[in-house]
Amino acid sequence: MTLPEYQPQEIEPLIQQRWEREQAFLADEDAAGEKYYCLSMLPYPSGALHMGHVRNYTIGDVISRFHRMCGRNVLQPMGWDAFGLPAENAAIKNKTAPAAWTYANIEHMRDQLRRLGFAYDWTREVTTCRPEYYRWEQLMFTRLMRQGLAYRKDAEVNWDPVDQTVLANEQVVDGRGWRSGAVVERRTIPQWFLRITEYADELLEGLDRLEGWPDSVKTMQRNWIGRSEGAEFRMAVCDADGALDPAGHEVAVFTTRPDTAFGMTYAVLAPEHPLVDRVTTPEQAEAVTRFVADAGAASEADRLDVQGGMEKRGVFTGAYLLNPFTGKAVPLYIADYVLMAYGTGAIMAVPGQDERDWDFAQSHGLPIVRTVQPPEDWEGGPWTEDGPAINSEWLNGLDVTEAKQKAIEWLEAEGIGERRVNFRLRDWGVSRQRYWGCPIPVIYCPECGAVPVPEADLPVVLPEDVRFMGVQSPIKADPEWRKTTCPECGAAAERETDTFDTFMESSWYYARYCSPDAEAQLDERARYWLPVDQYIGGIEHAILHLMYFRFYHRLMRDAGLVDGDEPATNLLCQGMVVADTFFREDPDGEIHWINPADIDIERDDKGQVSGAVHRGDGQPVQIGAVEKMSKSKNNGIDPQGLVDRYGADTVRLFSMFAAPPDQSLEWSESGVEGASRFLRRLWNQVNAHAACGVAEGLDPEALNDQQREIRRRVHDAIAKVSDDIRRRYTFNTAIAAVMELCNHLARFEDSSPNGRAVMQEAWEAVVRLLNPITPHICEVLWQTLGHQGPLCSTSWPEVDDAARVRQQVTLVVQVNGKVRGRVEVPPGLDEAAARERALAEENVQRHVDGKTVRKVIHVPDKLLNIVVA
RNA sequence: GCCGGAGUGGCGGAACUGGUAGACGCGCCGGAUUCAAAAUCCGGUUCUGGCAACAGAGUGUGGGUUCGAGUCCCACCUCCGGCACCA
Repeated sequence: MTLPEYQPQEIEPLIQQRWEREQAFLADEDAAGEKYYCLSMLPYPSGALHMGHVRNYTIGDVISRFHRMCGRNVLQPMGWDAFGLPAENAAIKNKTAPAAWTYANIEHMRDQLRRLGFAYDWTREVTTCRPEYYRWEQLMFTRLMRQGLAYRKDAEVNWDPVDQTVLANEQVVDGRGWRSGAVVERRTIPQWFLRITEYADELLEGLDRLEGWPDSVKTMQRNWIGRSEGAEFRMAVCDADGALDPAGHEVAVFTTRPDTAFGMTYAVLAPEHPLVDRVTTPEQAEAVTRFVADAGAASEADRLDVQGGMEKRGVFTGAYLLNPFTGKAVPLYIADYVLMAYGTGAIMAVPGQDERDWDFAQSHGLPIVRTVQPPEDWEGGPWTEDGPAINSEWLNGLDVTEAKQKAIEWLEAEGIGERRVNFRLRDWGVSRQRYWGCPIPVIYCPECGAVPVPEADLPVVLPEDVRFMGVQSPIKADPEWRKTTCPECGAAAERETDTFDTFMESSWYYARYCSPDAEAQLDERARYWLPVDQYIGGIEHAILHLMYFRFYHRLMRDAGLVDGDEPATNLLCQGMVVADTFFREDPDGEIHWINPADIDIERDDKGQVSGAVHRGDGQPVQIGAVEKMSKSKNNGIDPQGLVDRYGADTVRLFSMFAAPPDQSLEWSESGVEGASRFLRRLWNQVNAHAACGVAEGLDPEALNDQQREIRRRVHDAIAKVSDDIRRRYTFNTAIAAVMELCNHLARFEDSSPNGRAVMQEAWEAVVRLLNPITPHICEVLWQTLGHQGPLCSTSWPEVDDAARVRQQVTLVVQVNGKVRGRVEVPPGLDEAAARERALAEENVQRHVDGKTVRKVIHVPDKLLNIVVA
């Protein structure tokens, strides 16, 4: 008799068609069971799926399918983060419109996702560049304008001279644009901002309650928000002798160390500080003007060169400030180590207690006064830790915390300052000078100013059928598009031609999936599904996306659209997908990267890698480091090719097996082959079993030892896999447990009715345990095992605790902590009996013989340690 | 510099609560099958010594706690990620 061969290319599309025909994964608010919302971060439609997508979406699919089998009412949607810069770049290159390019990519990538067998409810698909999606974002923005949570201000922005756009601080990496790599310039442009700082405290405190989020993400967010407590106080401008400035100017400073104020020996303004021109003396005017001009012209990259180093550039203004604590005048400097954007843009400088001030004081010959006593063995330099206050009159002797408190109380009593909390977090600049984004729904009227577009006139539709020639946005280039009338006074007016940061769309898509067709931003269905029970995505979004996501949820909460403070209770950040790199170096030093798919590895007879050759010419190549898959290192592997060769189940199995989800995943061709081999063996074994007919009538009471042993292993595996998926998210160990079980099943030969019934139960368990990971082959094998209904809605196997009870356990016997033997004993054996059995072992006897037993440690059913001397 | 995370066979990784280190997979070695190869199946595979039984060593380094440490404590080294003049 010949058994069918495993042919994934044939069965996988058939099974996918069946799921579609039966609409197996539609989410229904009225369905039975506890709701479970499992969400993977939506992709940017760049053209084709990469391995990172495959990994991300396989994790989500495994979790979704598992919870569905456990009886939960699961929502797993998918959509497209469709606005963004790459579409414009591709449009220029290919002479198409960004919209057409984007939609074509979506079509292709949707097909790729279908081919991987992900259990999405496609009826809820969201495409963020569609007016029916972004109109609600526009509506929300107009509401925020009216509430003052969206505002416009002239702001110095990061200008990317290549992409011709403003970048968020977060989009600047080491002074360069995160996409173009161009050195970023500084420009002043009117911009729209969302007042995320209004929520800074709440966003910070909320982290403490996010138990299901990784600590790394919470830490990064805490640092990003950067809350610091201290005081703000004002100092009068004066001359060297303390005579007050006739104009009455004051400088406000923020400090976290008001306890050190007696040690202030100078003060500093940021170069952009508005008081610079007013307080500078005529003698210093020229030097100050030159310094400010230099600082302003210095690019971010130039500033980075000096950052952190000893050299701190600055210039004396000629003016002094009156230190209210001492009543003495201190010189006022301008230096670019003080940032206008943080605090008040001015500081009191205490070189004795601050490293930066110490460096500046050293290079400018300024006095240093210690106000905290360093330890005796302190070798010098600024002391920034705790200690008793010194040289500080009425603060002397107090520790830092007490002294801070007392200093603030004094400032408040004097009416010159107050307690103050400062955040590093800045308001979110949402304006982009790009075309391919959601139009900002604002009209500028010469009379009425910036007016939000009325709800009835929304959406402001972005024209998609445009000629896109270059970096200039078509809606900026077209004078007609912007012409309109003022909604308030009817006068001729102009539209805003900037568009939103694309983080706006990805900040609320998770909620729209709940109400994809609502004639409002959201409806009651969002209250049913939210919060997201499991969110999955890359760690690269730890700060930006996930901060805006949490912020926007609160905006929607305050608009009465959703309940709860947080959008997602559990977060899983998957690791990178990495691969070997291979290269050749030209005689002139140029490096050519060669794709791993074109490489053959050579090994010595111990299995160690000894070299690599190019498959094309058979000549050796150099082996580089293991790195994140990227175009620049040419070490990316196209998942489509893998699916074509091995099938979706193999790709899914390998990507879940090779590493735990939060660690980096090293791609390996032979590892993929191993996954494929396992599935083929599984297929053959189940078919061989089923070829003799479906076995029934398992009688657990009538089993022999071998049969009982197999049943025990089956139920141990069910327990382990359930726990690994539900609680630990260690899909790799879940798979290993199933493989181990299959190895035992392969060795079990028993054609008796009971033996076959045990095997029937075992294979049914295996097929259900693997279903979340490799759903296609499992659907087919489920039928092979005699079942009609779809496996995807079959229940998860239950553990039979009685089957897990052991007749014998292995007791490890140690002598002085070293393993000297193992004995098979009945469970629950007491210490005396265990000791007797242990000492009966020859090898144990040998190590105990002639020595005195000092102590015996007995861990029942596990270990017996005999301590001798 | 600060804040996270990680260092375990030839490789990816396992060991969840202090209790058998190396599960599972890859690779490699040997065997079966084959005219031969691929595929498949069976066996072996941390290192050292030994025919073997077994013994010794072993989880980045150095110390410590413990009957017992990959796991806990102290000091340090290396790698990865994030932030970086934030007063």
